[in-house]
Amino acid sequence: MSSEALLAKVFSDRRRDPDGKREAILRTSVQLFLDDGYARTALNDIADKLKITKPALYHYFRNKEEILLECYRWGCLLIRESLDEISARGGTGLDKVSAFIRSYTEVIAVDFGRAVIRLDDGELSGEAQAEVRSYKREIDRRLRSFIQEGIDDGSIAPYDPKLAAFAIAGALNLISMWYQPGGALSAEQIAQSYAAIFTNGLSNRDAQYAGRQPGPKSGLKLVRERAGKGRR
Amino acid sequence: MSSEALLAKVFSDRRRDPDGKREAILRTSVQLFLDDGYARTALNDIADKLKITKPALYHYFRNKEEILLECYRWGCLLIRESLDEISARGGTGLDKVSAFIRSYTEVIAVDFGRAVIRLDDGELSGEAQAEVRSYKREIDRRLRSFIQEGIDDGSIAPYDPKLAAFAIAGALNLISMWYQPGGALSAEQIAQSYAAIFTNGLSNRDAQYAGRQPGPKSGLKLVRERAGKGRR
Amino acid sequence: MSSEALLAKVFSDRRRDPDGKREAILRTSVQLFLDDGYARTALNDIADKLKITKPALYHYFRNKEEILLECYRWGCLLIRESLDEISARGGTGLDKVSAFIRSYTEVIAVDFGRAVIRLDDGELSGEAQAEVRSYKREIDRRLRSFIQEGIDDGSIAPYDPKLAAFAIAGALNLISMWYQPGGALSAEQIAQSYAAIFTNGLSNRDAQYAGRQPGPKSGLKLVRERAGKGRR
Amino acid sequence: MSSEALLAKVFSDRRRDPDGKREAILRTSVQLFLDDGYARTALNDIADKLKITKPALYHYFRNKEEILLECYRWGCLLIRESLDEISARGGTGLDKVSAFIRSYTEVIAVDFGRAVIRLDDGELSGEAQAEVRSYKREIDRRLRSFIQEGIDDGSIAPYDPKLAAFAIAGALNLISMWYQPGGALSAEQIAQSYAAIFTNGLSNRDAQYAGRQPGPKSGLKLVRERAGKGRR
DNA sequence: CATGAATGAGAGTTCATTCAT
DNA sequence: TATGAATGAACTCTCATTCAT
Repeated sequence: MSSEALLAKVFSDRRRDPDGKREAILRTSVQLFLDDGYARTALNDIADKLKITKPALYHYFRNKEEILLECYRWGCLLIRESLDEISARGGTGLDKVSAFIRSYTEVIAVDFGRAVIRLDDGELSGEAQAEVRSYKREIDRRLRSFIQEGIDDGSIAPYDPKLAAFAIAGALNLISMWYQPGGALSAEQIAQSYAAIFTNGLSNRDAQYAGRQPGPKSGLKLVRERAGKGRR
Repeated sequence: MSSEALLAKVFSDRRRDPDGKREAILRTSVQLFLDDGYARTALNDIADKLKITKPALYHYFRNKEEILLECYRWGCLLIRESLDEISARGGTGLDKVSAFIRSYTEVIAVDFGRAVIRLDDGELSGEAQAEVRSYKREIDRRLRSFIQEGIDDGSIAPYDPKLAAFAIAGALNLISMWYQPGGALSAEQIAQSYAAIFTNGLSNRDAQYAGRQPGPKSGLKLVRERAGKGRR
Repeated sequence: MSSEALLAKVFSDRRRDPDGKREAILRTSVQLFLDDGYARTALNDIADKLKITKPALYHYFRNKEEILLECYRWGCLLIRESLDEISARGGTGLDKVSAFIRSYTEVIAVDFGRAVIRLDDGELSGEAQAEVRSYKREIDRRLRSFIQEGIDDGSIAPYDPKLAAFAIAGALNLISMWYQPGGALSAEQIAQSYAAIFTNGLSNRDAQYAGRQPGPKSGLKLVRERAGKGRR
Repeated sequence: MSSEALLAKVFSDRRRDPDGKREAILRTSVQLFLDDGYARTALNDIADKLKITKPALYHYFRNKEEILLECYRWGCLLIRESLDEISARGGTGLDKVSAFIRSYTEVIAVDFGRAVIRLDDGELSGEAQAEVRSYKREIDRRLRSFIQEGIDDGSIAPYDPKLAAFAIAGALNLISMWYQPGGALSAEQIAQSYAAIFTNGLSNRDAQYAGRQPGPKSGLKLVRERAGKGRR
């Protein structure tokens, strides 16, 4: 089955799951997986939280691994949708990278998105692991392609796209470790700051040339203006 | 002789070098923990690799958790030593952040260093977890203090130090996921690129103002020159 | 059908009678605990005897300690019921002590009763031990109160109630070591003799005063008559 | 080897143990066995307390069981010596029973004596268990013979000697459970009270006939006077 | 459908005992 | 003699999975 077909399955399953029980299991599972880790979450924990019995889970999923796999699929679908949207929207490579950062923070605000990043796909074995890793590779590949576009259109300095992509992805991943929906910083605020850091760098160049100290929150907008200018 | 065989060899002599044996256990354990995860690594796996029996491990460690904890301690010590050195060396805040990036990539090149980042401290319970988390917090705190120094001395733009530190740490952490000693990219190369990305940002500003396209590898040096100038 | 087979039989039906199964586990366990000691009884021994598997035990009890604790609870309940009955029945303190001796021998004839006395509550840890010891203290306290009543109403000579209670309890406890249901002596016979020994003492006083030699079995009745007289 | 020869071995071993190390091991072991139980006492506990290593124990004893066995032998020897003395001293059967009670409380004041009573000989297997049980049977036999003597000479009422012996032994055994050398009650005090209880019984006969209320502590003396009288 | 019950496989841990120096 | 090291066997307990109602 192709990668797209597999992800589409999430929706077809939803159609076959009018009660939403399957979905409820996934939502509960992903919460527990994120809180306690996949290995330390017993099926009983999931069943208890849902007030059903353990074997009932086996009516909706073949085994524990499938639950995890479906969580991954769901999360990867979210990310892919973001990427599609960014690709469709256009702009310079740097614009797309900025958009990527923003939408990634939004994805991370959803349990399934956070799961893709935080959960250890080493728990999956064989085929399932390969599937998830292919999703992840695809995400990485598309981020790199944004960077490459930026290098090509002159909006991004000619770094090694692989390393640049890792830097961005890594920075975003760490968010998933401490981000709590409803915490001190909103996803939007985080996205703003990250976009500024990655576009402008830490170095206080503005101060050197102009004595200005732009607040970090204005960083993203600034870059966009400049980038826009640069292309005219 | 393979690395495994070398580690196992120390156990062939019954009496000699108990510290070496303890270390061999740790080295073997951390490898397995990194490869398979802590939970999926059975004590028997460790023992088998060392060609000893499972209970023999209990001569050197009280339980499995202590093995993990010692791995963390070792790795955290490495990191702390790096931080001490950076603090001692002086320079602007931006210099220190650059130095942090470089030494972190070196730390990550060591199994114990990588373990600090990749292993899930949720496996530890109670006291041990608290200990490890306090180490991690200290590392974070010191990175933030470098950033704050840079903001104060004008070498770093006034970002939120917390978010900037997360961005850097996260980017570096992701390295630990795919970095393989002896792989295509050396720790030094990675450090160079990361330092450039974080100091200059992705935005191709040089092109805008001067038409120059500095290679990413010269980025760090460039920044230092500039930063040096800025302070005169 | 043997007793063992009877206990195992309840597990042959998969669904029915969960309480019966729990009870069967307790009955089998207490037998083994009494025969081999708690520590030397493996859960596998219990499971084997019931023709189930070891983990099945964990459907009914949280752990091995809980099995032991429930045995204690059952036995202590038996004893407490006896004590309640004796208290309700009334009579002199000496009457109550005699009744205590009699009912204790009956309690000891039941496995759970014997367990309270013979099993080492040092195997229990913390809370469970405290619980059992509080039961035992209560039993001791009530026996002492019977003795004190007897001293107050003149039916019992003014011994130290603590020591007298220990003497009686100890004598009865030893029975639990060698008593086998269906052995040479019935619980009733033992009770009669013990009651006589403790009420009249070993000293052959009757011979001194009257030359009579009452058989030990009439001892208890004799005392009651006398005690009755004494109170008129 | 005969029972006597085995017990004599204790002394011959002492001769071969000029440092007293063997004896020190036994003294430490018996303490731990009494405190924690045989099964819960690890050889390491014994070794640690003696500040020697575990294998060193194997220079003095073949295995853990032998340590326990030697503790039993030592304690049984103490009891046997008491019994020999009582037999030699003469007197009525009741005198001997009284003396037995007294010397038993003294034996119990010694760790090895307490061990005979409290430790579970079920821990011993096969031959060793048989040996210890033969000692115990001998003690029981000799106590019964005192009672039988008393019945024959008219000093003791004609109870079943077996049951009477159990009553006495059981009462004394319970002492070993709570007796602490240096506690509130001295061995002598306990012996006095027990002798009174068993000779006179609980029943307040004196009050019935004479209105006197002899204190329990005078009981023993009283009996002896009477018994003395009875024989003239 | 849903479930209470049961299981097989495997985990970490303990410990008496022995090996090898 | 004495010991640090090592082991084998056994234990309790967990858990994903399946049976049978």
